[in-house]
Amino acid sequence: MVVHSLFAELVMNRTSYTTREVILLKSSILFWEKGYAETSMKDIASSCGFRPANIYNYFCNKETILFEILKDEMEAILKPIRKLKGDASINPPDALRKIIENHVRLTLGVRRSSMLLFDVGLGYLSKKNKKKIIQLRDEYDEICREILTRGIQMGFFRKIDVKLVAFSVASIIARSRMWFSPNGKYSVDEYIDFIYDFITRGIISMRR
Amino acid sequence: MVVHSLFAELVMNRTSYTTREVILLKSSILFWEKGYAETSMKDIASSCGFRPANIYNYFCNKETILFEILKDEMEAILKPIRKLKGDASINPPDALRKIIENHVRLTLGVRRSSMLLFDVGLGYLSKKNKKKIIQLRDEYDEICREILTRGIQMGFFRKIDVKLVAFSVASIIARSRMWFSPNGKYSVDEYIDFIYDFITRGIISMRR
DNA sequence: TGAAAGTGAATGGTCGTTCATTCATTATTT
DNA sequence: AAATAATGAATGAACGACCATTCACTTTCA
Repeated sequence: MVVHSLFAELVMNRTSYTTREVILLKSSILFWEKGYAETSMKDIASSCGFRPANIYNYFCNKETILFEILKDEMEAILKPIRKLKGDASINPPDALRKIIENHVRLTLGVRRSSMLLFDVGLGYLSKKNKKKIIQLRDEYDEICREILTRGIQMGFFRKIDVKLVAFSVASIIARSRMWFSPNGKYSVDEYIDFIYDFITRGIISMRR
Repeated sequence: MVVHSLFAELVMNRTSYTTREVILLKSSILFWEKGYAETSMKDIASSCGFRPANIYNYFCNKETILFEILKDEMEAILKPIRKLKGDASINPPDALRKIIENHVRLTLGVRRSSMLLFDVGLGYLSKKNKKKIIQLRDEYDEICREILTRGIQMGFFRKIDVKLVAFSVASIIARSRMWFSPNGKYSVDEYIDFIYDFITRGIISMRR
């Protein structure tokens, strides 16, 4: 079962939510669909079934809601791959595949239309909050780089700039939110296969 | 000489601009730096050296400015590669490299910070204008697909979904706007080399 | 003189946020 | 058990700020 990253551990086996959780859940949907600036407190409130003023009983301002969403989402992406770092018992290619699989599943698992909240949303955060999110993103990059570097040392991967590779992979996945359709030609699993294949083998033919 | 895509043919050998052109130029910079919604008519006007009301002597509204910018930018990306389509005299790998080179140069040529105007901006356009921009984007995709398909037929590339490849390549390039620094480790030329290499050969080593 | 360029003031709207207040529920005290 | 106090949830009204846009006007300049 695939669930929206933000509340992965929360959604399971739950039938009721606190108001705070409802606000986060609804805001997350709206932010992803319409964008942060284009979502008003009125939008959030009415999608929760009450008036804007009530939101301030649970969050001190709009930015805090965005921050909580981005933080939770980033944590959800990070959590399952933290253990991969420095684990010599796992093959770098397998580890890379796990990272891709996890990221794609969380990105496309529950469909939200086309907004790049994660790229754009950082701009609306305070310096302090922005720093915290970027720290998490850096940790993600670090894990990717470690896997890639080890893969090069072990001869699985050729010598290539691991930082650029990590950026490129993340870009492909992040932006697939914009066009991927669960009813389209490919399933999420097939898309994971494509990405891993594309990244590892490239597009060139060996038959010449 | 590398110039900002939007006014590629305009900036060359010009010392004076019409007010209309100044507005487009300044707006483009602001939109890329701060985002469309976050840029006010006051911002645009004061960066042009006059008052907001005067803008309406040249453009009927804010959206039209955005539309003109996106259209010009897309045209600039498209123009140099239109001739590649259906040209049997050029090798598909060379054609692909030309597409990448052109796109990267226009994307990173004149540095604008971190906003993904092109992805996000579509949401602010009217249906009619949105359709026009998407038509241009589709033409770009079509050219990429044609090159890739021909490359497969000729045995240069292995059998792979050309649509997904085109999306992936565009994603890598578009998102490099967010992190690429002209003062950083790599020059634009080196970055073009990396992308072409990464896309064609992948990361896997042949030595195992 | 007349068109083009530019302006200040005003309009109607939306936004995030604050605040005093209501109401039902829960906890505490008598 | 009854009376009282405290609390959390929710509200309507209002605030100040900013927004895109309009319009009647002055200025500029050919």
